[in-house]
Amino acid sequence: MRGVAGSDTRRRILDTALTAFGRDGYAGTSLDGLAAELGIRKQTILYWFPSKLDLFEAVVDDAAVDLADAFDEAAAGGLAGLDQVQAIVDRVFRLAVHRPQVLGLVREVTRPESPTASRLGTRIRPLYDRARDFLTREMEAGRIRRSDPAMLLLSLYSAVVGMVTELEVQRTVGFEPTLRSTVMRRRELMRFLQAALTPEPPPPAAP
Amino acid sequence: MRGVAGSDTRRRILDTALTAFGRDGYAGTSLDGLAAELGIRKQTILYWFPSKLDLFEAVVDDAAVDLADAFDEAAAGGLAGLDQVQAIVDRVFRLAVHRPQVLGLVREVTRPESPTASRLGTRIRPLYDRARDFLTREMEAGRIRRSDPAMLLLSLYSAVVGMVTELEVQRTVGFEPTLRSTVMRRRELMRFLQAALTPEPPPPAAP
DNA sequence: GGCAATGTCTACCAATTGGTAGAGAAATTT
DNA sequence: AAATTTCTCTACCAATTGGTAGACATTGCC
Repeated sequence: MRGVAGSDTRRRILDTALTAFGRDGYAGTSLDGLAAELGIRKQTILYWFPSKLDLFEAVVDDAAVDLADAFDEAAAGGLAGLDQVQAIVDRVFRLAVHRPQVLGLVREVTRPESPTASRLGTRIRPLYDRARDFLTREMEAGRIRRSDPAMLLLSLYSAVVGMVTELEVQRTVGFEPTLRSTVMRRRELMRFLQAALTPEPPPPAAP
Repeated sequence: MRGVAGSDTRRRILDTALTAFGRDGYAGTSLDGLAAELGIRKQTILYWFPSKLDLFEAVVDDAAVDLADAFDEAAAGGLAGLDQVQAIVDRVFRLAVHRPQVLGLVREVTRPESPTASRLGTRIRPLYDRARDFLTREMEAGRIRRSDPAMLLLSLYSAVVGMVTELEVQRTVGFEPTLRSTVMRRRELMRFLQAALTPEPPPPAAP
């Protein structure tokens, strides 16, 4: 069959490309390989997206929407302090479990030499700013341990991405992570965050 | 001049390749580009390392030695608990500031689809095991908050790598990070770790 | 039925990729 | 000084890369 299907082709390309870019990186992904994975020709990809870079940017934009939605949903509860942070982490964690590809792409995109330095600015930056502003406010309200918000945010981000990457690695090595292990991981992460965010701990015990 | 210099060529290739692989990834690094950066021909690289993959593995092995040295040096003090953790983080941080390339490579190597799944096993794994065993011991001794050691280690790793990546990003964007900002970042990181590792915090204050 | 728009394909192409073969200069050994 | 080893180079090569040109099939409109 030829020239048949509607433009769900575009969607399929975006989805498969998301996975491929996140898994193999921008340079490591070839249009021919991508096309083969989709059972189409490379030229069909180039019909929908004028160039490889255009495709990549479209994929990033697409994933950014997912992330923003996750944030919005978690923020809709109107929580504050540690509870809000946990709600967001929880939501991102769920996204990461259901669509780990998205986090893989984030990893690729945040590489210093990523071909999307600019896209990162316009698409991810707003999320970053929102999160940082939130932390700043909560610190001023005394609901979160006072420290450099940008730094803290980075630590949170790293912890979550690291955790999810670990799930991916597990999967790659061959263990399909069980529901139980995933739940435990999330709980550990939460405990870690709680410890790091709760204001005014006691002075460390000297041995 | 031809066929002159001793095999410091090999060293130069390793150093430049470390930077390139960490910056652009395995797929994103070409032997021709690497050679151009070094002012030599690609064939000279292939004389010292039979293939691109061989070069990559040699680079990984090389970097693993640096990391192991950093660990050893930090562990030589014979500290315990939080102090030991801080000493290690401090040492790794210093390595990261002086040779950020090493951490860039770690980032590339820990990607699930990295061409070094095996090398990761044989070279990085021992460091990972050592660190995890240490954490387990300290937890049992009650000097560190009790939790899943593997998970905690991952969080620590993520926090440090994330922090260093941030330094790299800053540098890429154009600000050369000042000594002052670097010191502050390290202090923030330490505070974060302390908060997360100190045993028995008070119950979180309910608003 | 005619016809333009849409979507997928075949056929190429120049540039780049990792890698081979082997010439030739310098240093070392004999 | 002759021979050999060490090192870097020039000259290629087949495969793959992202991308162009245009044929051709299908759909929907008239």
